[in-house]
Amino acid sequence: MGTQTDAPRRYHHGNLREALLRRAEEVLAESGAGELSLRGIARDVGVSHAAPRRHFADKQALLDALAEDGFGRLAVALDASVGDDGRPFVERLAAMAEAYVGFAVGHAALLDVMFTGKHRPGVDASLLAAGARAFQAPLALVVAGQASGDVVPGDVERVATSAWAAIHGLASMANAGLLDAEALPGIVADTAERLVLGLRPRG
Amino acid sequence: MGTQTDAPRRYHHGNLREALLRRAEEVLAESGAGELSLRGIARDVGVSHAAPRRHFADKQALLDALAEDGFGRLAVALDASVGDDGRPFVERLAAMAEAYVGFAVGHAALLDVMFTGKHRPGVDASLLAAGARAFQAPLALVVAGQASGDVVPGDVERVATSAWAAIHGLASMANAGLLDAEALPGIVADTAERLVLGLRPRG
DNA sequence: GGATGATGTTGGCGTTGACAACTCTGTTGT
DNA sequence: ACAACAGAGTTGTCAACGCCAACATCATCC
Repeated sequence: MGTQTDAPRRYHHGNLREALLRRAEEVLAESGAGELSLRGIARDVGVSHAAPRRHFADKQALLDALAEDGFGRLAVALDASVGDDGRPFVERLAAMAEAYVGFAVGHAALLDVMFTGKHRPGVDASLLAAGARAFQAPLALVVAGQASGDVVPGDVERVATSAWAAIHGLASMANAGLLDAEALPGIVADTAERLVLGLRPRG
Repeated sequence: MGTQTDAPRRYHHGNLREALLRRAEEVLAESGAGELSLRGIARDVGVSHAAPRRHFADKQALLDALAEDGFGRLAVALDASVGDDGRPFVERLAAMAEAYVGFAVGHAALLDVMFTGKHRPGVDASLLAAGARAFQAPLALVVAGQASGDVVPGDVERVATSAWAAIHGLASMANAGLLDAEALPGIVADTAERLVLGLRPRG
């Protein structure tokens, strides 16, 4: 269903860009990326089919904007989840894993948009930055873990990547419908636990 | 570029279904799923735009067929990689992880097709079966690991899922361009190694 | 050797993304 | 005050696509 108000249609919408993004994300959440059409959201917002072009050069530009926004919100969610430094490493990692997977299943289609075509030639720099920013959270967690002796020393980026892949994999598989939604929380907890064991310094 | 031969165009192609699938996969590999169009591959194969309809009810049906085929080849690759029971668990897991990630980066767009919409209502049963069949390999590996005492006991499916998510996550991230292609082999090896530690029975 | 069903073909409908040319409107400079 | 301007939206058009219906061709089996 559309979202346009019956308000007196002014010629200038006033905040079309934001309105389009909002509606686009609704469509994404309701019907998936396949159903998203520029003309469709233009209709829903109550504007002509060519109006979006003023704000997004092409469809991909809109998707990129959605992705960037998504990474921003993901970063916030991850930062919020991990809590302060005082908590034990195990707990912090479990909390962050839960937050990540939670975001993923809560915004399945958006996650797809976020993770497809980042390597596309000529991606917007701000999108890449937003992605990097989101991945700062797990990175910081690994740094803290190394400092507290909970994580094997070594190249932080590498350790963090390897570790976070486990969580991302869970998210990705859940997203694809391969994981029983009901069993998911338990599996996430299990994975986090085993991750801690795998990351522990030897000896 | 098209692929049609200049052979004497017979009215009946003879093996159109296979030809379409082959060409579709080429397009997938060369240009990604976004560029794949039924009319396009029909052209390339040298057949009218409506001919594919005789073999695939709609575009999704063709994608499903591609996915099913992909799962089949993935299963073969995984089965081949792990080697016989005699090899140490660590080696077998590392080999399989490498094979999985190798397949993923070697068929990035195909992997996307394989893992999107499996939970779509009304998916073909044979596609689901093919997917399950591919995931039989890691499952069997976990079973063997439990038998040899390398893997913590417990619900096989659950342990295997949690473990394989780590590998799938790597594949997914590499696929999305988040992992340096050059550093990838090392990261895969690292991850496999830490996975073994995490899976090891306690005590 | 003619009916029949599988396989391709032509033609067409509705939708989409992209583009060009035009119009409306708020601002700015004089 | 008001003309010029630039930003924002509009209409109109095009090529491509997915899907569908109606028709054509061919191979096979009584």
